[in-house]
Amino acid sequence: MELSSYISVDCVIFGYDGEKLNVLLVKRTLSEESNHLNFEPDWTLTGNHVYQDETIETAANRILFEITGLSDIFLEQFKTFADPQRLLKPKDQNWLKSIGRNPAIRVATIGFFALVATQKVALKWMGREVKWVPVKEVGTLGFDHNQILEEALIAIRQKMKHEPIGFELLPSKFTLTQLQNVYEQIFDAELDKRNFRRKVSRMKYVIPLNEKQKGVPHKPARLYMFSREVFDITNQELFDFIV
Amino acid sequence: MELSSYISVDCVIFGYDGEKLNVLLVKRTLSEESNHLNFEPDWTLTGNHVYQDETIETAANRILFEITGLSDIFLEQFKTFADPQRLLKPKDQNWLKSIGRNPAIRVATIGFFALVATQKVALKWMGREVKWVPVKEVGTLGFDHNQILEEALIAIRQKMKHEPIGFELLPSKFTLTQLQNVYEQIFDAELDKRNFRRKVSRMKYVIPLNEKQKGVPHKPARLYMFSREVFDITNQELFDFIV
DNA sequence: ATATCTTAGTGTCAGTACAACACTAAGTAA
DNA sequence: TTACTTAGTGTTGTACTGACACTAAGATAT
Repeated sequence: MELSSYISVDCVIFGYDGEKLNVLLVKRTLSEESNHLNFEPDWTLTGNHVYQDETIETAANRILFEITGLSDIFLEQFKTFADPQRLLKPKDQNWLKSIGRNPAIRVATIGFFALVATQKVALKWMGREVKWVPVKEVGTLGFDHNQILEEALIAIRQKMKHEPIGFELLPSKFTLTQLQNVYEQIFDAELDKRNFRRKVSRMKYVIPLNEKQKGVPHKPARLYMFSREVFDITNQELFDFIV
Repeated sequence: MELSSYISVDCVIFGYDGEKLNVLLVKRTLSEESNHLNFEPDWTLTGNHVYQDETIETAANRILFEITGLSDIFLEQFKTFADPQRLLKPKDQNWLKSIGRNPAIRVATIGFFALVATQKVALKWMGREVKWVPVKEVGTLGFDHNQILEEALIAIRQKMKHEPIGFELLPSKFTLTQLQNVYEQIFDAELDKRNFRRKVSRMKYVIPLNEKQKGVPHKPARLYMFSREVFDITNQELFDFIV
């Protein structure tokens, strides 16, 4: 009657390539011997089971480390997906069988989103091909991963309204145009340049450097950095609400 | 190596008694025959295991229905707690044994918060005593439930900034003073009466009725209602952010 | 060297929301 | 009739917002 099940984590890994917001996907194919099933390869988010003695955060960080080689990545749990139907589509069942899992066992997965400032990732992860895809161009994913991605986007937008996390997608020195573009991509909205800069200039933790962009074929922009210290000191919790 | 575990839900049920924000707790005692362990009774949140074929939302709603008799309660998942250590305190282990569970099995629990507009709840749930406790007066709870409660409060405050959920704690007709008090309790802040009322008056979905409070020994206040319909139509997504 | 191209960077004005603040009005109870 | 309690209201100064267009700086091409 009560539920014994597997627990997994799925990481929705976001990156920014200077132009668009991307999400990291891994290819899903059948192993050679199972391929009589005529399985059309597709893509999924990066997920894995949680080991017996590790926390879910550790499991998520493990995935991130394996793919990026980095271990201090911004990472946050956003929602858990545990519908008993979530892995029952025939294609998903076939794939689970092919990798030797019992496809009848329910799997609850905890969704995490991660923001990474690098584009450099492993070419393969667990033997599976890895690629960045612009969020707006993601097609049909395996399992319930389209739903998980949608929820991750909602969570990240929500988070972004209250926490200075846009910087997590940028190198430590960045231009205001880059920063603005990150916000535009994530909120899927155009922002006014002057108003944006005025707003940023009030936030003392975005600090101008005496340094300029190099190697651009036009007027080079000033570089800025984000100071977590200054943020922690000066930030007085934007307190507004609707009723 | 991989984790086979139980999945449970814990509901942080909030209520408002006209004065304070309360949370519903259930008493934890040992059954007669186990009581040689000298177990000091304490309190926990309302939680239960998820059945094999039900969704976690169904499991959470089941708890709410059993306790309140209501089935359309505001309910939302906020965080999952799956630390392998979370149930390993001796007291928790003893209790788990006493009710016949294998205390070595890891339990991941999905935290939900619920807002109920009634104070009327079952006196007992699953044979356990039930009571409302003001959130600020909650002592040490069983398991990791203090942590879960803390996170629930953070989540509800966050949610409240963007969604009109204060009404879920009030009867369908309410006064502005009651509404203001709900916000003050949850945000743990004092609000200016005139400024609050000006703000509410801009929100067209808080609708004044031609009806007044009855039975109060002072000037009776006008009653208002919340219209979800009007909210859905008029609400243009308060869009502000920090960088 | 000059012209062209591209992005960087800046200020004003009108409108809206905010915080801070104190008194009168309406009903009940004694 | 008086006392008590909570309801209900308006103004002013300040801060932020959205809308909006031009000059500056550097690289490249001729």
